[in-house]
Amino acid sequence: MTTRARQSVRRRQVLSREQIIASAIELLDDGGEGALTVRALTERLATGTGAIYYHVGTRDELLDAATETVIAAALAARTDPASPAPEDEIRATALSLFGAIAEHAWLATQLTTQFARRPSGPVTVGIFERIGRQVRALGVPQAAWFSATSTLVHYILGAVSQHVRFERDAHGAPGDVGREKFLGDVAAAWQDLDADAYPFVRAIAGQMREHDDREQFLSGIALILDGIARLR
Amino acid sequence: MTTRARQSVRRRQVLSREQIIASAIELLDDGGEGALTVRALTERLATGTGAIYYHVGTRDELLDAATETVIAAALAARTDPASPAPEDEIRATALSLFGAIAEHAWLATQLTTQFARRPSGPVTVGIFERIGRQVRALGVPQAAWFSATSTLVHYILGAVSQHVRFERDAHGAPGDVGREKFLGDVAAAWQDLDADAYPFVRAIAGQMREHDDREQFLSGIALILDGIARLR
DNA sequence: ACCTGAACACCGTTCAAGT
DNA sequence: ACCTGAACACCGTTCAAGT
Repeated sequence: MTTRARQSVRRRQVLSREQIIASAIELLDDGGEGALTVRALTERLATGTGAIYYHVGTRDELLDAATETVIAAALAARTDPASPAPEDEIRATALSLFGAIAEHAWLATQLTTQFARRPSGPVTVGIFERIGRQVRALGVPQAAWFSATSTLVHYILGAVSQHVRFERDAHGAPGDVGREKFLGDVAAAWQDLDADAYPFVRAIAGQMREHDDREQFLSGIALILDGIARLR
Repeated sequence: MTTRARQSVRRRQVLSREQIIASAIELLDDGGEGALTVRALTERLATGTGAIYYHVGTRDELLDAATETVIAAALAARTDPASPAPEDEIRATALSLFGAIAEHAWLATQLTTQFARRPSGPVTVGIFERIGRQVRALGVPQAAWFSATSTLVHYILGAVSQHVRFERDAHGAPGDVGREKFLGDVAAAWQDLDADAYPFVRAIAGQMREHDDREQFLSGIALILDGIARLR
């Protein structure tokens, strides 16, 4: 009887923090940051606005929680049992983050915000820890740990954010036509720039159209790893 | 008489696009992106909401225009008559952008957005052109122009964005006390992390507290330039 | 403890109307 | 051409009230 009473009390809680965050991520994925409104969320969850504030707090806190959830999942996916070379581990972590931002375009802006606003939060600290351990494993002298790790992390976040747009346009279009069209349009716009003012951008318009996102991302990482190797 | 008539007609235009953008930048500097509301702007300019839309368009377009104005000024400041070494020019451009984001913290998020949303806009193209010319001058083979330039640009934007928070806290506090306190708080939080889960972050907490933003920013650039030098 | 939903103080944007 | 400002359709957040 006590059990029954407890159950009926428990059954009243139909919402959980996790459920709310999951629905928020769906809204963000579908329509970007603007699509996450408290009202859209309550409608999807068939509840009232107060329930959101009871379980997670303000909209900003919900945005933080969504970011933490997605990044934690992306980092957790990289727990290789065999211990690979540090360079491979860095590349793999970078590609995990690359993939996460490609799937969740809203992360690009949100990560910038989190790094600035919450430097001791789980997102900032989680990414630093993962990359930093590999920097240490590379044999970088301790005095350069912070600097070398920061450089890698900054590059990864910056690079990955710009590639989002390309990835986004690739989605929803059959056979990558959307992506090709988008890159073609950008390349054409670059080609049409004033020849005196923008000779360099005009010169690389072709490379920009033909480039492979992941390949170029990895070549940037390779370049930085080369620089780090010289610190040893 | 015709002059007088013309003058009276002209005098009716009391607002200009430039004026609106300048006021918008002031609001953004004072209170961040949230402080730029159409109503706050019309109040400061003693006008109606319609006037904003007549001269510049929507709030998003105003945000774009503000970003373009600040970045154009930052890039224009770097027109050295003597032609310095490419490495120096890259460092100088990077520091110009560093300074611009330090003064206008809202740029951090806004630049990410612009690069993704308007890859052929003046901001994206202007930064690429400035950095790219120096990459070319470094003797990098043409096949690597786009890749090397992208790596530098991504690092600069990523790194500069994270340092904003530190710079911001330095402002308004006498004798840099705010910045030191902020860094001390972050370092303390890093130090308090779980020893098993975050050994690396705990190990670099001290370096993080002592680090000099500009120095570290430049050492990241030096690291990438080292990597680029090996492409030659 | 958990949730509802009306109410409040804001938003961005439009557009008929004025000069 | 340039500008006004009421009106509209939204926001995020709070909080008394319910169970």
